[in-house]
Amino acid sequence: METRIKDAVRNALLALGAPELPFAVERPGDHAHGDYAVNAALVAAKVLGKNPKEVADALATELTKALGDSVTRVSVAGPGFINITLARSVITDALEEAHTEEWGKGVVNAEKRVMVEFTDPNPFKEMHIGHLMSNVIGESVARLIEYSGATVARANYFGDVGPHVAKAIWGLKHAGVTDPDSAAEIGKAYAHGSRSYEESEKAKEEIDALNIALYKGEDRELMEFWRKGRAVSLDAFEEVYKTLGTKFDYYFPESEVADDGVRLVQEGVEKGVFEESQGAIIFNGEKRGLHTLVFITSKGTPTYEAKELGLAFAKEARWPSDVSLILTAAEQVGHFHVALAALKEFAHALAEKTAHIPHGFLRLTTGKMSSREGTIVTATSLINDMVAKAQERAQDVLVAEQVGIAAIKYMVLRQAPGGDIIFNPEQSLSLEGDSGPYLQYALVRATSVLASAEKEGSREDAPAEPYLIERLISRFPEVAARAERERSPHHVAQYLTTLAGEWNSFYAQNRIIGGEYEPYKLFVARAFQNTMKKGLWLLGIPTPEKM
RNA sequence: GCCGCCAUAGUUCAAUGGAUAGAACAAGGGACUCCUAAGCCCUAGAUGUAGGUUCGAUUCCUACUGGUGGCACCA
Repeated sequence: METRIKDAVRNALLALGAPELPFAVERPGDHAHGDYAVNAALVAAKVLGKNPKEVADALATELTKALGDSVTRVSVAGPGFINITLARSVITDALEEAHTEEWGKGVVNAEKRVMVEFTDPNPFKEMHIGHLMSNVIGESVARLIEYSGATVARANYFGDVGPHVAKAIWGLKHAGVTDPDSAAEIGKAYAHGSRSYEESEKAKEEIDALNIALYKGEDRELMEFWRKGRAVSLDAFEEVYKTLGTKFDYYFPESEVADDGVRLVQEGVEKGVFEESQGAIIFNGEKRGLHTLVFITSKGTPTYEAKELGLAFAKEARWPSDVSLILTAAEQVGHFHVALAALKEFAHALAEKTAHIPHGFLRLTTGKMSSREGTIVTATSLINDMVAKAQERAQDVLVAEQVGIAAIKYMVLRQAPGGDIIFNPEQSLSLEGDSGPYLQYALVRATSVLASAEKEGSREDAPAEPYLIERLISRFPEVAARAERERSPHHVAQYLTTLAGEWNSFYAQNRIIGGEYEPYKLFVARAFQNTMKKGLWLLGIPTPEKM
């Protein structure tokens, strides 16, 4: 419909002698303004040297002719907006579509293969709420892209080598652990090792030596210990993914891309991309207005940046893609600029299709989180707390888990992904108002009504004036498309909250079963139910049957 | 010091350069003998400061103030 209106406006402008103008067809915030608003008259007025109102009147006449039966009203309002109200039948048609499995699905990316990397927790450290945030946003972005028709692969990159591992292993050995069997124990050992690294010269030397030994991989006993610890951490991560509803297609351990990273950097030195400085190999970013960063340390170990290069190639080898997205916290923005600039020097196409999507931090009102100081909030503890809170009102454990997860995910997805979330455990994880459970509750009510109805829904015998909820439902495909385009799930979250609010109003003001227009209201309820289900799926929020 | 991001109601967040700046929480008030009250209805309350561009600026530009992140061997 939007396309039809755009075409009609374009033709009308042509008729008025003002072609090729950048106008907008938008959804007005106020429903009194109709279903669509066009600002073309305001834009064209200047070019034509006429009063915007006159231009609007002329355009409105043209549009009325062009759109015919599909609109009931085309009017001029305000400074020269043209408001368009759709015909009853067009709205009903949209609702019928809203009953289908394909509702809201797009085709814009039908031929594309997109890899999305997210979560990225490091074994030997605990998964904290920062990783949780990455997972929640990443999963939703992946689903949005899938919904736009693309084939998506979810990737998880994790640091199973590097100084933090040496610190954790050193800590475990110092605590006399021979057989690590809990992620929490390893996390504590990491905190101890990390503190010692800064406080004790001796510990620092031992940890550095361990780090190099781990890269070499020649000490069999050490490697066996490393493998055990790694497995314990990774198993714990899988538990969390399962709870959250993410299934990764590909895993990229740093240990498997590190060697390639080193090789690539060494080749790059010959090509003049990298240079030696103070025993290390660096990328001189200053020439390009970026930072200069170390890619290979003076001890010969690759840094994060070098591994990033190896990773890019590894991904391409495992699953060739058209677009490769990487979600991480915003603190890494500078590093990605440098890493991608370096990659561009010798793998132009690969660098071009790779994009870094930064997200903000979960910021505690109680002070900064530090794994070194043991003040981190783990993903597991947050989930457990929230589920326990939901349990107070829930009918069973399964529902409590679904509600708890919804509360957490919604808290993350309700706002634009780039910004920090000010996390106050008391207030942020609300079960009421602007919250995940609010959406679930609206859905459950619709499900409940549909289950207890004895009649079938029908599109026949509709009231002449569509209910507000109908107009909202019809917008869903546009919302999903915009959220995908901007890679911002919050558009879906905002929309669903408005939709749920309108449904709740409708529910409070109308008797559905046994009321006037019962079959049509059931038809509306079914469309709402399906839209809410699809929308919640896009956010990765579970859909309970009852609450 | 240099570079980036941010600043909207008491609080936490929205608003492709457009119409009366939307929600939620907190505050105050209300309805309900009816399909789930994690709900509904009503009231009050906001664009950091100073300029600029524009028919029109929360949105774009400049400066300032405040916050936050990054800046060579962590990831």
